[in-house]
Amino acid sequence: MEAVIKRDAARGRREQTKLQNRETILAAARKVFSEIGFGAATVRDIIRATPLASGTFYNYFKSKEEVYQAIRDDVALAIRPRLREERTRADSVEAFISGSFRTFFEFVSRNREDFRHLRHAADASRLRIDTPEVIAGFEELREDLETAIANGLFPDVDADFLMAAIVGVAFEISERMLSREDMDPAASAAFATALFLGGVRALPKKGG
Amino acid sequence: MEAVIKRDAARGRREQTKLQNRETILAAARKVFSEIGFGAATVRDIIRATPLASGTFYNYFKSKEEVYQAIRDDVALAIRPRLREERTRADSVEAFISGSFRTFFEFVSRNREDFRHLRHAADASRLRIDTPEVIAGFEELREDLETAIANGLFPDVDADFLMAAIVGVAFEISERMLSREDMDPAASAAFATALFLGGVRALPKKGG
DNA sequence: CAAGAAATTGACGTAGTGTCACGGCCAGCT
DNA sequence: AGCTGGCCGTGACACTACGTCAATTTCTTG
Repeated sequence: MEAVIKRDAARGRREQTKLQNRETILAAARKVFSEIGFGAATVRDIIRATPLASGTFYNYFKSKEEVYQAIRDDVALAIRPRLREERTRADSVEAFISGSFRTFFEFVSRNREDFRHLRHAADASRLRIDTPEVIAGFEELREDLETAIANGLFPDVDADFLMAAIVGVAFEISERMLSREDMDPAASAAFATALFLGGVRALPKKGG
Repeated sequence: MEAVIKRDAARGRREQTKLQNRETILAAARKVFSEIGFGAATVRDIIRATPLASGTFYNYFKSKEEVYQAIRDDVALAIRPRLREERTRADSVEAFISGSFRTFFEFVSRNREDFRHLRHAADASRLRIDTPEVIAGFEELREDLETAIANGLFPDVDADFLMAAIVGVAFEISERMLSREDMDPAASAAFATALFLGGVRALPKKGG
């Protein structure tokens, strides 16, 4: 009994430390990125914001890019299932579009820190990095659009372009929303939804 | 006479070299960025692709970011006047939207190398950097939209959001267009135009 | 042509990178 | 509990990039 418990607890010890180290590094990286920007940050900056040694960092990540990717991917993996469910449940274009935008903009406004675009150190450039999991989310949207088209929910338009348009509007309007004092996800979603509901009808059909 | 010519030619010598060095650096940077990616590139890589010394680089640019910005800004400054003219000439929503997208997508397809998104060295992330001149182009579009609204050309919608939506669709569809074998700027423009022509009518009015 | 101005050069001090031999600590067995 | 093998954290190390600056070359001007 006690032996078993002990063994489990003991086995857990190593794993636990590993998880904790990973989280420590990620937390430090978030802090450093938000304080001095992704471009200016170095692996050493991240380590220094941590009680760990430099070598330890490389047991977990290959570079600061990989750390960033882990953070961004976590965010993507958190929202993708919700978006997917919203789209799967949709029984009309209106539900599909409106549900997607509402879910997305609400998520963005609740996680504004993670979506604030990283800036380079000195200049005024805007930086956007789409990690593989984010891109996979785009592909998921395209698949769902193709399914919706096959089911006759959507007219037979170019699913790839439509996906791109939705993604572009979602990200770019998020940016503007976040820069406003009175962030209003509902109004943002209403805008984007109206645009697409009106627009989809007018889109060129592939068949014709 | 000859003195004057000599003087002019001589005075020109410095300026000429300066311009040429700048171009040499920019050309080397384009090459390096496209070969190993912006993220992996170092200032030294750029210098090595050049007959110049490392110190010379810093007479022209502060960092690789600044080089990138110069390249990107050149592109932005090349297309902005064309877009602005297209919008100023427009006497209908249709002309405004359609002219903008056609001009943009044609420009993109003629300059595909400059628009191909830079990738980080190893991972599959997509990177987009909007430099100040690019952002200024966004603001220009917003101003033109506001003017068009004031003139009754457009309905009284949120110009900031509409600008964001147009920008998002333009960039994201460009990306898809460039990834297709049979790049078709006209079809891309037709898609985006239809979306907005249909959508703008449905957009929520600010007054109401 | 002389002398000053301007720009180039590359070595230098500083700092970040990724690696690896070492050693401590946990897991599993007796 | 005690022993032992191996996992993993550690930080010094060799290497490379950074940005600067005194020396030097090249252009300009009177």
